[in-house]
Amino acid sequence: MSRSRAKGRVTIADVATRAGVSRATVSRVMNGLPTVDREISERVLKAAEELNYTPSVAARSLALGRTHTIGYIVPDLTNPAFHGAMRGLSLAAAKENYRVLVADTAERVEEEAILAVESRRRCDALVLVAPRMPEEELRRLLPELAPVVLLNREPTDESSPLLGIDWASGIRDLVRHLTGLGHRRIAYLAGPPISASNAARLRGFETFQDQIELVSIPCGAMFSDGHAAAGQVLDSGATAVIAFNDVVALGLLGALHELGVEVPDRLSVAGFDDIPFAKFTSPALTTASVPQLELGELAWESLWAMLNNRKPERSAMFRPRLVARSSTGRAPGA
Amino acid sequence: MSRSRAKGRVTIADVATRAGVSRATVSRVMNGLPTVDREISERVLKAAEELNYTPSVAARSLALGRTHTIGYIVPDLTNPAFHGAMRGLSLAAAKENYRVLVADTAERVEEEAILAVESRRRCDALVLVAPRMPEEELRRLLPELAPVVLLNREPTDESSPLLGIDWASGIRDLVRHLTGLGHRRIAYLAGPPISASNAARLRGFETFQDQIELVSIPCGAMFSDGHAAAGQVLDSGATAVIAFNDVVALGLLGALHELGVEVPDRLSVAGFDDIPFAKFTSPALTTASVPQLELGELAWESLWAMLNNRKPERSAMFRPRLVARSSTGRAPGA
DNA sequence: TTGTAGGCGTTATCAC
DNA sequence: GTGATAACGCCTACAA
Repeated sequence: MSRSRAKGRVTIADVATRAGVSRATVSRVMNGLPTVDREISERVLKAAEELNYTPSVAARSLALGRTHTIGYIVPDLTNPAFHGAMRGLSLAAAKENYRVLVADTAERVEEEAILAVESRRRCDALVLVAPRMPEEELRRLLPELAPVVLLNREPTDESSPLLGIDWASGIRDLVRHLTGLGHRRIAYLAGPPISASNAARLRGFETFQDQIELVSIPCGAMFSDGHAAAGQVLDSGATAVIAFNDVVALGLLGALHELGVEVPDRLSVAGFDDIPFAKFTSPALTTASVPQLELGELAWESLWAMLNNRKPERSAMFRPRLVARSSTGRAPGA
Repeated sequence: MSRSRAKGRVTIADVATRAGVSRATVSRVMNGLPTVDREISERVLKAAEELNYTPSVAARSLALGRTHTIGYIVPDLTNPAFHGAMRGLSLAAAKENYRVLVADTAERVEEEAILAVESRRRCDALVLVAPRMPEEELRRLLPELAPVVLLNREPTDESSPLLGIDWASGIRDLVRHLTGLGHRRIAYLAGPPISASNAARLRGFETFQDQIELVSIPCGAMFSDGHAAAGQVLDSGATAVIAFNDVVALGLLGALHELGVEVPDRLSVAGFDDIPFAKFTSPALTTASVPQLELGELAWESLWAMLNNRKPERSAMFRPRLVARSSTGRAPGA
């Protein structure tokens, strides 16, 4: 005991000595291998207990070649849209005794690749959330990162499963909802130009080319962007707005409130994502709901399959669910 | 080359062979030790580059006894109040090449200890965010987890630094703000009874025993709690409400809006935390701002000090900053 | 300045 | 069933 204390760490050897067996046997017991004599097994367990032994994770990782860790790479840890998936992943992985290592790229596109590669070294697999890097770079990178699953990103090739959102479908639902309310002239608060999901959203509008007048306003992905865009929205003559995401929509909502513009009486506003806050704003935000938590859980299932050399489920595109709340209403005069 | 491929991994030995030096030398070069001949150093670097060598994190961890990982244990990963600190920690730690491992206890108090201990095995240090476990248990646990810093929790002993919020002070600022506006009867939407920070908030009210009538309403920490409490708030006869946190306040705001209660004209509402959304609600939420990002950065600094055997800065209590927005106004008839 | 060799703590492959 | 013993890949005295 004094020796193990002196060494600063109780190792499998200490347990072996105390139980009067070999390290190999201790290892077998600790891993629950059934080929160990019951009496010996108990002795080992007792010794481990008494010494307060806990296996070294680093040593196991080295011997097994597995870290039991999943990397979660995200452009901005404070973006609420990414929390659901993170929790879904974390909770699902925990059941299999896997942990999640987070990395925040702070929206610096040029560091994404570096961070991903570096993270991959410490982890058995990766979840790439809405990577901002260009298509070709991503395509080059994926094989090196595998196993990896892509979240919220446009399809690339078939090499890595992609759990995505069918943005276009969500937009179509929103537009249909609005046209149903009599809106004809609709503004779109566009996200970052480089954003693939922004392009996908725009595609959703195309279906309605002949039925609506679309006014696309360059905006962004943050509160402040939506807030700043209020003037342009009002000038556009649109009776309804679809924002790039809920956060932008809330920014807009705030600005409209300050300007005394009544929502939805004078202007209907819709977002995208259904972040937790959306239902609590006033007026409550109409939006296209994205099942983030589920996305995280599915990401885990894909990874788990790949980690066990099974084929992961094919990529899946989730269709957002329209959630009509009170921020949208009949078009004025309609 | 074919051999390293066959082995499935390029190791330091492969680089050594190719550069015609010993593994020790490669190790020295990779770690930037200055005692290496320039010419040899370049040869090694070239070989590493050509072989696309990356050191094994597991092996380093084992040899060095360091994982370069910090564990971040949090009751609920989707709670926006915890994101700021997580990002602050993650970004600050990244500068020193440390990563953050997250663990979500899903508000299960009984699993907190287990999860913390298990996490600590994989990490060099821990950040415990608002642990829900009782005082004695925490006190027993801390030595085993060290180095560790506590975030958002009542002080325990001096064994581990605690970065906390002076909740009472924040409450006092809010109350002063409200009394300044003529409010005399103030409702408090209380947080979870076991929450230490709830007790601290209550202490803040004591200062004003003689000046205000306090109506404490059992509530909770979530949207739905605030939403459900609207009736009781109205029945209480209070002209102003302070909610346990912003999330609760927003829930209340939503309900009030549905009920057609004008804020702040008929009722003033204040929150606590200053989550990013607070400034974008309508009316914008008056609150006590908690510098979460800073808290995360400071947590890192403390840990970094401890990891280098320096004394961490003493525990610090952050005083929230009153942010008066438009959800609070003069008391009706005052 | 560079190489040799032993250790970090486990697991896995053999014999016994 | 159990015990040696060699990996796993890196670091670091110590020696040269």
